[in-house]
Amino acid sequence: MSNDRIDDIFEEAFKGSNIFRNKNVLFHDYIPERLPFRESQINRVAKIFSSLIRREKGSNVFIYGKPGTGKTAVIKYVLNKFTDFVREKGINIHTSYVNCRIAGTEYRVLTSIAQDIGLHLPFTGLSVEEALSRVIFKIKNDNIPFLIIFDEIDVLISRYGDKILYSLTRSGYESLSVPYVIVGISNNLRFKEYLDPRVLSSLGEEEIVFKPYTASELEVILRERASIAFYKDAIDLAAIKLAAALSAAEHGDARKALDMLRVAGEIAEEKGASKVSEDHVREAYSRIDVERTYEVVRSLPLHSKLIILSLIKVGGGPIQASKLFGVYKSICESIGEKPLSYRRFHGLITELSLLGIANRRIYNYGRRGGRISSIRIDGSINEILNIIRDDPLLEDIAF
DNA sequence: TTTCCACCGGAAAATGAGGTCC
DNA sequence: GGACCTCATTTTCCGGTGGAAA
Repeated sequence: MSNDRIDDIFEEAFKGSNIFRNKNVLFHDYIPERLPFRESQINRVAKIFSSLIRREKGSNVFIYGKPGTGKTAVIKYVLNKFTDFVREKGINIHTSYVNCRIAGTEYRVLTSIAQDIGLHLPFTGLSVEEALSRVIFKIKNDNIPFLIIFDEIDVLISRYGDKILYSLTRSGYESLSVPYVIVGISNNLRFKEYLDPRVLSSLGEEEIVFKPYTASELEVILRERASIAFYKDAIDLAAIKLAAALSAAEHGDARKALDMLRVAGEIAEEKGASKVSEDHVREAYSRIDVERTYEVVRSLPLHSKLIILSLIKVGGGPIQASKLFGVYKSICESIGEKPLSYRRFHGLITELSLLGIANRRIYNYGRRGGRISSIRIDGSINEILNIIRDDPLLEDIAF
Protein backbone atom coordinates (compact mmCIF):
# COMPACT_ATOMS: atom_id res chain seq x y z
CA MET A 1 0.00 0.00 0.00
CA SER A 2 1.45 3.37 -0.98
CA ASN A 3 2.05 6.09 1.59
CA ASP A 4 -0.45 8.31 -0.25
CA ARG A 5 -3.20 5.74 0.25
CA ILE A 6 -2.41 5.40 3.96
CA ASP A 7 -2.49 9.19 4.29
CA ASP A 8 -5.89 9.19 2.56
CA ILE A 9 -7.22 6.67 5.09
CA PHE A 10 -5.97 8.75 8.02
CA GLU A 11 -7.32 11.91 6.41
CA GLU A 12 -10.76 10.33 5.96
CA ALA A 13 -10.74 9.15 9.60
CA PHE A 14 -9.78 12.66 10.72
CA LYS A 15 -12.58 14.26 8.73
CA GLY A 16 -15.03 11.81 10.28
CA SER A 17 -17.95 9.93 8.79
CA ASN A 18 -20.80 11.54 6.89
CA ILE A 19 -22.89 8.38 7.38
CA PHE A 20 -22.38 7.28 10.99
CA ARG A 21 -23.05 9.58 13.90
CA ASN A 22 -22.50 6.84 16.52
CA LYS A 23 -21.62 3.42 15.12
CA ASN A 24 -21.25 1.89 18.61
CA VAL A 25 -25.03 1.52 19.00
CA LEU A 26 -25.03 -1.08 16.22
CA PHE A 27 -22.71 -3.45 18.10
CA HIS A 28 -24.07 -6.40 20.13
CA ASP A 29 -22.76 -5.25 23.49
CA TYR A 30 -24.55 -1.89 23.36
CA ILE A 31 -27.45 -1.75 25.81
CA PRO A 32 -29.97 0.88 24.64
CA GLU A 33 -32.06 3.11 26.87
CA ARG A 34 -35.21 1.32 25.72
CA LEU A 35 -35.83 -2.31 24.73
CA PRO A 36 -39.03 -2.37 22.64
CA PHE A 37 -41.29 -5.46 22.79
CA ARG A 38 -39.54 -6.78 25.90
CA GLU A 39 -41.38 -4.74 28.54
CA SER A 40 -43.12 -7.71 30.19
CA GLN A 41 -39.86 -9.70 30.43
CA ILE A 42 -38.08 -6.66 31.89
CA ASN A 43 -40.79 -6.26 34.52
CA ARG A 44 -40.69 -9.93 35.50
CA VAL A 45 -36.91 -9.95 35.85
CA ALA A 46 -36.94 -6.66 37.81
CA LYS A 47 -39.56 -8.08 40.18
CA ILE A 48 -37.43 -11.17 40.82
CA PHE A 49 -34.30 -9.08 41.47
CA SER A 50 -36.19 -6.68 43.74
CA SER A 51 -36.75 -9.34 46.44
CA LEU A 52 -33.04 -9.05 47.27
CA ILE A 53 -33.50 -5.36 48.14
CA ARG A 54 -35.82 -6.52 50.95
CA ARG A 55 -33.30 -9.27 51.89
CA GLU A 56 -35.79 -11.91 50.78
CA LYS A 57 -35.05 -14.99 48.76
CA GLY A 58 -36.23 -14.44 45.16
CA SER A 59 -37.28 -17.03 42.61
CA ASN A 60 -34.51 -18.49 40.55
CA VAL A 61 -35.20 -18.20 36.87
CA PHE A 62 -34.41 -19.91 33.59
CA ILE A 63 -34.50 -17.76 30.47
CA TYR A 64 -34.81 -19.35 27.03
CA GLY A 65 -34.84 -18.05 23.49
CA LYS A 66 -33.08 -18.27 20.15
CA PRO A 67 -29.98 -16.13 19.51
CA GLY A 68 -30.74 -12.45 18.95
CA THR A 69 -34.08 -12.46 20.81
CA GLY A 70 -32.89 -10.03 23.49
CA LYS A 71 -32.25 -12.37 26.46
CA THR A 72 -28.83 -11.02 27.37
CA ALA A 73 -29.83 -7.45 26.55
CA VAL A 74 -32.83 -7.63 28.92
CA ILE A 75 -30.79 -9.16 31.74
CA LYS A 76 -27.96 -6.65 31.37
CA TYR A 77 -30.45 -3.81 31.11
CA VAL A 78 -32.19 -4.79 34.36
CA LEU A 79 -28.87 -5.61 36.04
CA ASN A 80 -27.50 -2.13 35.24
CA LYS A 81 -30.60 -0.45 36.65
CA PHE A 82 -30.53 -2.75 39.69
CA THR A 83 -26.87 -2.09 40.54
CA ASP A 84 -27.38 1.66 40.07
CA PHE A 85 -30.35 1.55 42.44
CA VAL A 86 -28.69 -0.47 45.22
CA ARG A 87 -25.53 1.66 44.98
CA GLU A 88 -27.59 4.81 45.33
CA LYS A 89 -29.48 3.44 48.33
CA GLY A 90 -26.32 2.07 49.95
CA ILE A 91 -27.61 -1.52 49.89
CA ASN A 92 -24.93 -4.20 49.86
CA ILE A 93 -25.66 -6.92 47.27
CA HIS A 94 -23.14 -9.05 45.40
CA THR A 95 -23.91 -9.30 41.69
CA SER A 96 -22.09 -11.39 39.14
CA TYR A 97 -22.66 -11.89 35.42
CA VAL A 98 -20.70 -14.68 33.77
CA ASN A 99 -20.87 -15.93 30.20
CA CYS A 100 -20.14 -19.65 30.53
CA ARG A 101 -19.09 -20.07 26.89
CA ILE A 102 -16.57 -17.24 27.08
CA ALA A 103 -15.34 -18.36 30.52
CA GLY A 104 -14.90 -21.79 28.93
CA THR A 105 -14.33 -23.97 31.99
CA GLU A 106 -15.88 -24.63 35.39
CA TYR A 107 -12.82 -23.19 37.08
CA ARG A 108 -12.93 -19.94 35.08
CA VAL A 109 -16.64 -19.54 35.83
CA LEU A 110 -15.75 -19.73 39.53
CA THR A 111 -12.85 -17.29 39.07
CA SER A 112 -15.22 -14.80 37.46
CA ILE A 113 -17.79 -15.11 40.29
CA ALA A 114 -15.01 -14.86 42.88
CA GLN A 115 -13.74 -11.64 41.34
CA ASP A 116 -17.23 -10.12 41.43
CA ILE A 117 -17.69 -10.92 45.13
CA GLY A 118 -14.28 -9.55 46.04
CA LEU A 119 -12.37 -12.81 46.37
CA HIS A 120 -9.04 -13.46 44.69
CA LEU A 121 -8.55 -16.89 43.15
CA PRO A 122 -5.33 -17.85 41.35
CA PHE A 123 -6.02 -18.56 37.69
CA THR A 124 -4.67 -22.08 38.08
CA GLY A 125 -3.23 -24.34 40.74
CA LEU A 126 -6.36 -25.03 42.80
CA SER A 127 -8.80 -27.88 42.33
CA VAL A 128 -12.35 -26.96 41.26
CA GLU A 129 -13.56 -28.27 44.64
CA GLU A 130 -11.15 -25.97 46.50
CA ALA A 131 -12.14 -22.95 44.37
CA LEU A 132 -15.83 -23.73 44.90
CA SER A 133 -15.44 -24.10 48.65
CA ARG A 134 -13.60 -20.75 48.85
CA VAL A 135 -16.42 -19.03 46.96
CA ILE A 136 -19.05 -20.63 49.23
CA PHE A 137 -17.03 -19.72 52.33
CA LYS A 138 -16.81 -16.09 51.16
CA ILE A 139 -20.58 -15.97 50.56
CA LYS A 140 -21.26 -17.49 54.02
CA ASN A 141 -18.79 -15.20 55.71
CA ASP A 142 -20.00 -11.98 54.07
CA ASN A 143 -23.68 -12.82 54.66
CA ILE A 144 -24.53 -10.46 51.78
CA PRO A 145 -27.40 -11.29 49.37
CA PHE A 146 -26.13 -12.41 46.00
CA LEU A 147 -27.33 -12.43 42.43
CA ILE A 148 -25.51 -14.63 39.92
CA ILE A 149 -26.33 -14.74 36.22
CA PHE A 150 -25.05 -17.66 34.17
CA ASP A 151 -25.34 -16.73 30.49
CA GLU A 152 -25.15 -19.67 28.03
CA ILE A 153 -25.56 -21.94 31.05
CA ASP A 154 -26.15 -24.96 28.78
CA VAL A 155 -22.46 -24.87 27.77
CA LEU A 156 -21.40 -25.22 31.42
CA ILE A 157 -23.96 -27.90 32.29
CA SER A 158 -23.40 -30.07 29.22
CA ARG A 159 -19.63 -30.08 29.70
CA TYR A 160 -19.25 -30.23 33.47
CA GLY A 161 -22.62 -31.08 35.00
CA ASP A 162 -24.43 -29.09 37.68
CA LYS A 163 -21.95 -29.26 40.56
CA ILE A 164 -21.59 -25.47 40.88
CA LEU A 165 -25.35 -24.85 40.73
CA TYR A 166 -26.01 -27.63 43.24
CA SER A 167 -23.43 -26.29 45.68
CA LEU A 168 -24.60 -22.69 45.39
CA THR A 169 -28.27 -23.50 45.93
CA ARG A 170 -27.56 -25.94 48.77
CA SER A 171 -25.32 -23.47 50.57
CA GLY A 172 -27.61 -20.50 50.09
CA TYR A 173 -30.77 -19.51 51.88
CA GLU A 174 -31.70 -22.89 53.34
CA SER A 175 -28.66 -23.25 55.55
CA LEU A 176 -27.51 -19.67 56.01
CA SER A 177 -30.39 -17.30 55.48
CA VAL A 178 -28.40 -15.55 52.74
CA PRO A 179 -30.98 -14.45 50.15
CA TYR A 180 -29.96 -15.17 46.59
CA VAL A 181 -31.22 -15.25 43.02
CA ILE A 182 -29.67 -17.40 40.32
CA VAL A 183 -30.47 -16.75 36.66
CA GLY A 184 -29.67 -19.22 33.89
CA ILE A 185 -29.82 -18.08 30.27
CA SER A 186 -29.84 -20.62 27.47
CA ASN A 187 -30.45 -20.92 23.72
CA ASN A 188 -31.26 -24.57 24.23
CA LEU A 189 -34.56 -25.59 25.82
CA ARG A 190 -33.44 -29.17 26.30
CA PHE A 191 -30.43 -28.51 28.52
CA LYS A 192 -32.56 -29.17 31.62
CA GLU A 193 -32.20 -32.87 30.79
CA TYR A 194 -28.65 -32.65 32.16
CA LEU A 195 -29.78 -31.28 35.53
CA ASP A 196 -30.13 -33.17 38.77
CA PRO A 197 -33.85 -33.13 39.80
CA ARG A 198 -32.96 -31.29 43.04
CA VAL A 199 -31.19 -28.53 41.10
CA LEU A 200 -34.03 -28.43 38.58
CA SER A 201 -36.70 -27.95 41.25
CA SER A 202 -34.63 -25.29 42.97
CA LEU A 203 -33.56 -23.36 39.88
CA GLY A 204 -36.54 -23.78 37.61
CA GLU A 205 -38.88 -21.83 39.88
CA GLU A 206 -39.66 -19.38 37.08
CA GLU A 207 -39.19 -19.64 33.34
CA ILE A 208 -39.22 -16.82 30.82
CA VAL A 209 -39.32 -17.58 27.10
CA PHE A 210 -38.17 -15.02 24.53
CA LYS A 211 -39.93 -15.43 21.19
CA PRO A 212 -38.16 -14.36 17.96
CA TYR A 213 -38.89 -10.83 16.78
CA THR A 214 -41.26 -10.44 13.86
CA ALA A 215 -40.32 -8.36 10.79
CA SER A 216 -42.38 -5.41 11.97
CA GLU A 217 -40.88 -5.57 15.47
CA LEU A 218 -37.38 -5.72 14.01
CA GLU A 219 -38.19 -2.73 11.85
CA VAL A 220 -39.16 -0.66 14.92
CA ILE A 221 -35.94 -1.74 16.70
CA LEU A 222 -33.79 -0.92 13.67
CA ARG A 223 -35.46 2.45 13.16
CA GLU A 224 -34.75 3.40 16.77
CA ARG A 225 -31.11 2.35 16.56
CA ALA A 226 -30.64 3.86 13.11
CA SER A 227 -31.87 7.23 14.38
CA ILE A 228 -28.94 7.26 16.83
CA ALA A 229 -26.37 5.46 14.68
CA PHE A 230 -26.79 7.40 11.41
CA TYR A 231 -26.96 11.08 10.56
CA LYS A 232 -30.40 12.39 9.62
CA ASP A 233 -31.23 11.32 6.03
CA ALA A 234 -28.10 9.12 5.83
CA ILE A 235 -30.17 5.95 5.48
CA ASP A 236 -33.21 5.09 3.37
CA LEU A 237 -36.27 3.77 5.18
CA ALA A 238 -36.44 1.07 2.49
CA ALA A 239 -32.95 -0.11 3.53
CA ILE A 240 -34.11 -0.50 7.14
CA LYS A 241 -37.23 -2.39 6.03
CA LEU A 242 -35.11 -4.73 3.91
CA ALA A 243 -32.64 -5.46 6.75
CA ALA A 244 -35.60 -6.22 9.05
CA ALA A 245 -37.25 -8.51 6.49
CA LEU A 246 -34.04 -10.43 5.75
CA SER A 247 -33.35 -10.97 9.47
CA ALA A 248 -36.95 -11.92 10.23
CA ALA A 249 -36.64 -14.66 7.61
CA GLU A 250 -33.69 -16.00 9.62
CA HIS A 251 -35.44 -16.62 12.97
CA GLY A 252 -35.95 -12.93 13.91
CA ASP A 253 -32.34 -12.41 14.93
CA ALA A 254 -31.92 -8.77 16.03
CA ARG A 255 -28.13 -9.11 16.25
CA LYS A 256 -27.91 -10.09 12.61
CA ALA A 257 -30.21 -7.23 11.65
CA LEU A 258 -27.95 -4.75 13.48
CA ASP A 259 -24.85 -6.28 11.87
CA MET A 260 -26.48 -5.86 8.49
CA LEU A 261 -27.17 -2.16 9.09
CA ARG A 262 -23.63 -1.56 10.34
CA VAL A 263 -21.97 -3.34 7.40
CA ALA A 264 -24.35 -1.62 4.95
CA GLY A 265 -23.26 1.72 6.42
CA GLU A 266 -19.59 0.76 6.05
CA ILE A 267 -20.17 -0.23 2.42
CA ALA A 268 -21.90 3.10 1.74
CA GLU A 269 -18.90 4.90 3.28
CA GLU A 270 -16.41 2.88 1.19
CA LYS A 271 -18.30 3.78 -1.95
CA GLY A 272 -18.50 7.44 -1.03
CA ALA A 273 -22.31 7.35 -1.06
CA SER A 274 -24.22 9.98 0.88
CA LYS A 275 -26.96 7.56 1.91
CA VAL A 276 -27.30 3.87 2.83
CA SER A 277 -29.55 2.21 0.26
CA GLU A 278 -31.26 -1.18 -0.25
CA ASP A 279 -28.37 -2.22 -2.52
CA HIS A 280 -25.91 -1.60 0.31
CA VAL A 281 -28.02 -3.81 2.59
CA ARG A 282 -28.11 -6.58 -0.03
CA GLU A 283 -24.33 -6.37 -0.41
CA ALA A 284 -23.95 -6.40 3.39
CA TYR A 285 -26.12 -9.51 3.57
CA SER A 286 -23.72 -11.48 1.34
CA ARG A 287 -20.59 -9.85 2.76
CA ILE A 288 -21.47 -10.96 6.30
CA ASP A 289 -21.35 -14.58 5.13
CA VAL A 290 -18.00 -14.09 3.36
CA GLU A 291 -16.57 -12.33 6.43
CA ARG A 292 -17.78 -15.16 8.62
CA THR A 293 -16.08 -17.75 6.38
CA TYR A 294 -12.90 -15.66 6.39
CA GLU A 295 -12.85 -15.41 10.20
CA VAL A 296 -13.67 -19.09 10.70
CA VAL A 297 -11.05 -20.41 8.25
CA ARG A 298 -8.36 -17.93 9.30
CA SER A 299 -8.65 -18.93 12.96
CA LEU A 300 -8.58 -22.70 12.35
CA PRO A 301 -5.65 -24.69 13.78
CA LEU A 302 -2.91 -25.86 11.39
CA HIS A 303 -4.16 -29.43 10.94
CA SER A 304 -7.71 -28.32 10.15
CA LYS A 305 -6.22 -26.13 7.42
CA LEU A 306 -4.18 -29.09 6.19
CA ILE A 307 -7.37 -31.15 5.94
CA ILE A 308 -9.00 -28.36 3.92
CA LEU A 309 -5.92 -28.29 1.69
CA SER A 310 -6.25 -32.06 1.22
CA LEU A 311 -9.85 -31.52 0.11
CA ILE A 312 -8.81 -28.75 -2.28
CA LYS A 313 -6.06 -31.00 -3.68
CA VAL A 314 -8.71 -33.55 -4.73
CA GLY A 315 -10.80 -30.86 -6.41
CA GLY A 316 -12.98 -30.15 -3.39
CA GLY A 317 -14.32 -33.71 -3.19
CA PRO A 318 -16.48 -35.63 -2.64
CA ILE A 319 -13.95 -38.12 -1.32
CA GLN A 320 -14.12 -41.04 1.09
CA ALA A 321 -12.83 -40.15 4.60
CA SER A 322 -10.17 -42.89 4.65
CA LYS A 323 -8.86 -41.81 1.24
CA LEU A 324 -8.80 -38.18 2.33
CA PHE A 325 -6.76 -39.25 5.34
CA GLY A 326 -4.13 -40.63 2.93
CA VAL A 327 -3.97 -37.32 1.05
CA TYR A 328 -3.73 -35.44 4.36
CA LYS A 329 -0.82 -37.64 5.51
CA SER A 330 1.08 -37.03 2.28
CA ILE A 331 0.65 -33.24 2.66
CA CYS A 332 1.87 -33.49 6.27
CA GLU A 333 4.96 -35.39 5.12
CA SER A 334 5.66 -32.82 2.41
CA ILE A 335 5.93 -30.05 5.02
CA GLY A 336 7.63 -32.20 7.67
CA GLU A 337 4.64 -32.14 10.00
CA LYS A 338 3.67 -35.23 12.03
CA PRO A 339 0.14 -36.29 10.96
CA LEU A 340 -2.55 -36.64 13.61
CA SER A 341 -4.21 -39.96 14.40
CA TYR A 342 -7.24 -41.02 12.36
CA ARG A 343 -9.48 -40.49 15.39
CA ARG A 344 -8.33 -36.87 15.72
CA PHE A 345 -8.58 -36.39 11.95
CA HIS A 346 -12.15 -37.67 12.19
CA GLY A 347 -12.89 -35.22 15.01
CA LEU A 348 -11.56 -32.31 12.96
CA ILE A 349 -13.74 -33.35 10.00
CA THR A 350 -16.75 -33.26 12.34
CA GLU A 351 -15.75 -29.76 13.50
CA LEU A 352 -15.30 -28.55 9.91
CA SER A 353 -18.72 -29.82 8.95
CA LEU A 354 -20.31 -28.17 12.01
CA LEU A 355 -18.63 -24.90 10.98
CA GLY A 356 -20.07 -25.23 7.48
CA ILE A 357 -16.63 -25.45 5.83
CA ALA A 358 -16.94 -29.11 4.86
CA ASN A 359 -19.97 -31.20 4.07
CA ARG A 360 -20.15 -34.84 5.13
CA ARG A 361 -22.63 -37.39 3.81
CA ILE A 362 -22.93 -41.03 4.75
CA TYR A 363 -23.54 -43.70 2.10
CA ASN A 364 -24.05 -47.34 2.90
CA TYR A 365 -22.81 -49.95 0.46
CA GLY A 366 -23.50 -52.85 2.78
CA ARG A 367 -21.34 -55.87 3.17
CA ARG A 368 -19.32 -55.17 0.03
CA GLY A 369 -18.51 -51.53 0.55
CA GLY A 370 -19.45 -50.78 4.15
CA ARG A 371 -20.49 -47.43 5.48
CA ILE A 372 -18.79 -44.68 3.49
CA SER A 373 -18.35 -41.14 4.72
CA SER A 374 -18.16 -38.82 1.74
CA ILE A 375 -16.64 -35.40 2.32
CA ARG A 376 -16.62 -32.35 0.11
CA ILE A 377 -15.74 -28.73 0.59
CA ASP A 378 -18.65 -26.37 1.27
CA GLY A 379 -18.15 -23.00 -0.38
CA SER A 380 -15.87 -21.46 -2.95
CA ILE A 381 -12.54 -23.32 -3.29
CA ASN A 382 -10.72 -20.21 -4.54
CA GLU A 383 -12.06 -18.08 -1.69
CA ILE A 384 -11.02 -20.62 0.94
CA LEU A 385 -7.64 -21.16 -0.75
CA ASN A 386 -6.94 -17.43 -0.65
CA ILE A 387 -7.68 -17.34 3.06
CA ILE A 388 -5.37 -20.30 3.71
CA ARG A 389 -2.63 -18.61 1.67
CA ASP A 390 -2.63 -15.85 4.29
CA ASP A 391 -1.09 -18.36 6.71
CA PRO A 392 2.71 -17.92 6.44
CA LEU A 393 3.22 -21.64 7.14
CA LEU A 394 1.05 -22.65 4.21
CA GLU A 395 1.57 -19.92 1.60
CA ASP A 396 4.09 -22.05 -0.32
CA ILE A 397 2.11 -25.28 -0.48
CA ALA A 398 -1.34 -23.81 -1.03
CA PHE A 399 -1.51 -24.75 -4.74
C1' DT B 1 -31.51 -63.55 9.83
C1' DT B 2 -26.75 -63.02 10.00
C1' DT B 3 -22.51 -61.19 8.43
C1' DC B 4 -19.45 -57.76 7.30
C1' DC B 5 -17.60 -53.34 6.03
C1' DA B 6 -16.10 -48.68 7.06
C1' DC B 7 -17.13 -45.42 9.96
C1' DC B 8 -18.95 -42.92 14.39
C1' DG B 9 -18.10 -41.21 18.67
C1' DG B 10 -17.72 -41.82 23.92
C1' DA B 11 -14.46 -42.50 27.53
C1' DA B 12 -10.19 -42.68 29.58
C1' DA B 13 -5.45 -41.88 29.53
C1' DA B 14 -1.31 -39.42 28.02
C1' DT B 15 1.23 -35.27 27.19
C1' DG B 16 3.20 -30.94 28.01
C1' DA B 17 2.95 -26.32 29.50
C1' DG B 18 1.42 -23.36 32.57
C1' DG B 19 0.65 -22.57 37.50
C1' DT B 20 -0.01 -22.92 43.23
C1' DC B 21 0.81 -24.77 47.72
C1' DC B 22 3.34 -26.27 51.62
C1' DG C 1 11.62 -28.46 45.33
C1' DG C 2 8.31 -31.82 44.97
C1' DA C 3 3.52 -32.77 44.92
C1' DC C 4 -0.36 -31.48 42.92
C1' DC C 5 -3.40 -28.58 40.14
C1' DT C 6 -5.82 -26.83 35.43
C1' DC C 7 -6.22 -26.88 30.64
C1' DA C 8 -6.04 -27.95 25.78
C1' DT C 9 -4.92 -31.24 22.68
C1' DT C 10 -4.21 -35.72 21.19
C1' DT C 11 -4.05 -40.82 21.31
C1' DT C 12 -5.81 -45.28 22.30
C1' DC C 13 -9.38 -48.37 22.88
C1' DC C 14 -13.54 -50.21 21.76
C1' DG C 15 -18.53 -50.83 21.50
C1' DG C 16 -21.91 -49.27 18.60
C1' DT C 17 -24.26 -48.41 13.82
C1' DG C 18 -26.76 -48.86 9.04
C1' DG C 19 -27.82 -51.51 5.52
C1' DA C 20 -26.55 -54.31 1.40
C1' DA C 21 -25.03 -58.86 0.56
C1' DA C 22 -24.85 -63.57 1.74
